[in-house]
Amino acid sequence: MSNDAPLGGGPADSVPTDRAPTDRAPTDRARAGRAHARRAPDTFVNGPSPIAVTVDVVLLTLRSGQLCVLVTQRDSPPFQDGWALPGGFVRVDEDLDASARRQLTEGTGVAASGHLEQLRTYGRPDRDPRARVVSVAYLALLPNLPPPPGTDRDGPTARWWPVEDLGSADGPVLAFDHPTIVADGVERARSKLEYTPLAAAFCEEPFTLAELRRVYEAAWGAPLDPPNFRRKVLSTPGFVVPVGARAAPRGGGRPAELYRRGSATALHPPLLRRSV
Amino acid sequence: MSNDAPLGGGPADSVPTDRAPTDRAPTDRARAGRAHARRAPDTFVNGPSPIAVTVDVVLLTLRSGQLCVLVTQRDSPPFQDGWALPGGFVRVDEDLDASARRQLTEGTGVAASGHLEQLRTYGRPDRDPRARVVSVAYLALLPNLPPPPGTDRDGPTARWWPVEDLGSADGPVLAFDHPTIVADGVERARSKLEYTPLAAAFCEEPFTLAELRRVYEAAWGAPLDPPNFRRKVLSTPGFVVPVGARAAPRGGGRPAELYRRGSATALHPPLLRRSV
DNA sequence: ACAAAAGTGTTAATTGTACACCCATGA
DNA sequence: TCATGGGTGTACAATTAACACTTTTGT
Repeated sequence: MSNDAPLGGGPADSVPTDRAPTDRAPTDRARAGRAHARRAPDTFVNGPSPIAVTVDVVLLTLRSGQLCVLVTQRDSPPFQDGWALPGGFVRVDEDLDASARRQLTEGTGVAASGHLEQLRTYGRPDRDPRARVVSVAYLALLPNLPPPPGTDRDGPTARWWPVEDLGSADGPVLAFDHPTIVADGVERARSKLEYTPLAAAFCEEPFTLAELRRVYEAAWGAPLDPPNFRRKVLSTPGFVVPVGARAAPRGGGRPAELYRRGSATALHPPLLRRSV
Repeated sequence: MSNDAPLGGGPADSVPTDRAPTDRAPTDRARAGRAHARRAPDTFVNGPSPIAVTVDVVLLTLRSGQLCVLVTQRDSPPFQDGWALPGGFVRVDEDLDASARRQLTEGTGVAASGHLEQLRTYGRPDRDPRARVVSVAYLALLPNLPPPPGTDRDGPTARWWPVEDLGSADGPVLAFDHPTIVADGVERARSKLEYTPLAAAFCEEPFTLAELRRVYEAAWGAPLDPPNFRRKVLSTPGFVVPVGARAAPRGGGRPAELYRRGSATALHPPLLRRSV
């Protein structure tokens, strides 16, 4: 550290002490308002501006063949009764990745395991009507979770929503710029299936190749040829490794071989969806 | 964010007023220190923490067949006399993208035209020894600029540095976590060449296919077969559009046809580098 | 005429696609 | 033994890669 740039003079107790972003606490009263009144004048041109930093998480999973996103219900304005991504303020000594895992665990009870990657940062000045908030969005991928998280709490309700329903009339009303964030997250997941072994993050280990294939089919909305898919996956070193056992047969059909995630981080060549 | 939660009541002037991580302004005086003294205790658990938000820009261009990054010299600690990416604080009413363009123009005199995209956000708590600073990094691509920007100023000096030299002993000492940011930016550029028409962002319009090909060769460090490259580019709709003229012949060889950037945003199928 | 760079043609190898067919299990 | 899904084989199409060859310029 150094003296170069003197940190501001304000004492610690003069900084904002307001409530969390994922405020669903009953004490959440509206003190917010007047965000613009707090916005910095030109005196901040050469120094830091009062901008809050939050993390929002797009958690995707596969539920009965559908790609679903986890959202929590809001209980206060703005967007009261609407749905929002799990998220909240970043603590001053907390790494961004760690904050994302914490938001998931604290806000929804979802285990913080599984794939987590930074998605993108959203910072339009008007994205939150109350204040200037910059949000670092994360993308999390998990296998289907036995209990739909959060539904048994009396606090804010969490639920899975199929991503297909997001634009439609019977879909949820997403708060803030969360429609954009979710859309970006879904598109990131879809395209990363092409050139990374990420599809396995949706599968509980050990998994069959059919389960892995259904991830692609759900994400891309198109069927894949099972024989060709099998060859493709097995010919990519480190995509999956055989576990040496077979799945328990269920309801007819030959039992499938079991695999777990391999060590590969990229697919060469990629497994391209036939789009354009 | 997005999540609700009234932002705290702290007055604007109580937030940090420290300098940016990339601070190189002459008015950069030392007013303080003790960053940790301001770090939030548990009282901030549910509210916004005093975190500064900055933007750093990885500006890449092609100079005499080498991929180069723009860096500016620091004139104060930490990392005094080291090199840093152009960047600075985000203003409270300023969009992140707009801030990135401003940092480029103000800090280095580089025209804010050309390709600009968000790269990733860096927020390790210890990335700046003076205070908690979260930096949204951007990636900018420009054609070779006639004047090496910033070399004639008496303020901080800016210069291009070949990305090949970055790890070596005769390369620059990059401040903060800027080595990581530059590496991520270069890798992003290299991989986006594969599946987007982004290479054209490095070319002054109108350009020849040979110039476009040299972008790939410089970025990937391997020669490409000119006939096959030509067919590939021309068979991708919207990658480039012919201008209907020929370049002025220079020093032997048939004059090349001229093209400009097309409207395509993706390459189907991609133009893969033969790696692995 | 020669060198150099642009551009065209052709072929072999590789990869992707479609689909017929066999295997193992439950009913 | 039939239905169902897993797994293998194979032929054809599409794409890529390698390189010979022609065109157009400067010297």
